[in-house]
Amino acid sequence: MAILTKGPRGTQDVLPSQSYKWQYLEHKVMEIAGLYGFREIRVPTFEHTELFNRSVGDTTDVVQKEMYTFEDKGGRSITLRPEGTAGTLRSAIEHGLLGDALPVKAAYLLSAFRYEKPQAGRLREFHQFGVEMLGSSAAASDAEVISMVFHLFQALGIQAKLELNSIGCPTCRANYQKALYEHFAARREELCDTCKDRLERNPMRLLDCKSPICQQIGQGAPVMLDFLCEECTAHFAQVKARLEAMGIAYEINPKIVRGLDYYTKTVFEFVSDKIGAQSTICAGGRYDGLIQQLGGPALPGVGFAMGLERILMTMEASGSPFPAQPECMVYLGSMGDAAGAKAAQLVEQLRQEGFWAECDTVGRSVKAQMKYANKLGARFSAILGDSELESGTADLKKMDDGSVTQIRLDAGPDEPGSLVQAVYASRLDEVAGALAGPGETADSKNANR
RNA sequence: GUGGGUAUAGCUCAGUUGGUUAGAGCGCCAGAUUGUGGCUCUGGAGGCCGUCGGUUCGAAUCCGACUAUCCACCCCA
Repeated sequence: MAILTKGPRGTQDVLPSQSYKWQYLEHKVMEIAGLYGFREIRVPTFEHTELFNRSVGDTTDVVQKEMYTFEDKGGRSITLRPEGTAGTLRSAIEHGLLGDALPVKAAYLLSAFRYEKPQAGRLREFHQFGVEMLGSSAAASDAEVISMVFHLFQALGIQAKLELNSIGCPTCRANYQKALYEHFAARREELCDTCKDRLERNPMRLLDCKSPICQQIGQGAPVMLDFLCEECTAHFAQVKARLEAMGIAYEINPKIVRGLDYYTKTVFEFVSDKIGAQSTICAGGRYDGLIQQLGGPALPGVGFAMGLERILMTMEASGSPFPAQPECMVYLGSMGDAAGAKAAQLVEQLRQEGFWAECDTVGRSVKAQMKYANKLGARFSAILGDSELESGTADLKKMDDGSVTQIRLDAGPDEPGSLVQAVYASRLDEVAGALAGPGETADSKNANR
């Protein structure tokens, strides 16, 4: 029984009272992406498992233990996407987008799936907004992508620290890993158990270990930035110079080692201090070998993804402004069948004009209907009954001050005295009032929440 | 996968050292002039006290296991 009335572990419902926040966020990120020339791409929820093995990387935790993989009825191995880059690149290659003018810029909003143990800011189904810029190796592209995140966060009222690093190209990284290996191997026996394993598989992860011994051993460890080849050094310097020119503050964090294998050169994270341990709200970087690795042309790329749940958590913790929730304009109550039909007809006229309007559909008492109107936050209400039908008029009550305007029930929407015209007239008054006085606007009210 | 906390009404939570019919606030429904909301008052619905087992004359309360959830590690967005 309980299994029917409880969502699976690590999933989250967005309830009607909260969904406006998601709508706002989703709209905002795509709008700003558009200003930077990123156009939306929509890719499937599942892909061939092999795509993720090849791109995300066989040795990563994501591939090794977190993927939702299953065999479909045709015997294919299918995986629910654990991230958005792989599918986006696959799609770009498959449809020949990379034969067009470069760079190709694509943005996505999607759900992703990882079998992890849920905690604050970590879900099994989560949502990402991300961007990929394909076909440019220039540092200016890295900087542009980062600056987009920067400006997006400004627009959302989010404060986050930008941390930057370069993990080099495969050549310089190999040299670095060798040096790192030698450094740690000298004191191999003192390392914690997981790090003994890491030493063989991916020495760079050792730098991240929280164990005091490993941290201590890591003190004098070689730093990636010292091992960058000439080209990678120059590239990184250009990225930094561009960011400085754009007035974007950053901090070099040599410990940023992205968990997905495809990254090269620039890697970055935006970190929030407001949402607990899972504090990375946006992460990305360059992946110059990936497109070719997936069977596409030898083109570089750079991009990022942000976790929308974490973004929303940060916004709420920061008191970021959200737009006002939509309000019901008119509640039109009724008594009796004939009046109910008339109310439904008038309410429909308002909806045709783009207003949220409601009428009674459950046959409640007038009192209950008024309570419901109040609950909805309706700006106006009226009750239609026999006497209104007889006189052809009704009182339209403004809920916040109780003032009343008479409307004509038989007037067409365009005719004076009709319900639609009365609502429009009140709208005009509001606009005039807002222009005239320095009174509180909807925006300034929300800024304080 | 590893650790720690928690589990009582739709929500937030009380529930004395184990004691018989399980509580509050909010929310919901209905009344308080036979057709008018907000404030107030009255009444009502709604709980297998997470599940299973144990201790006991007696368990929401003590013990164990399981499950869920939260937080942290790990990992990552």
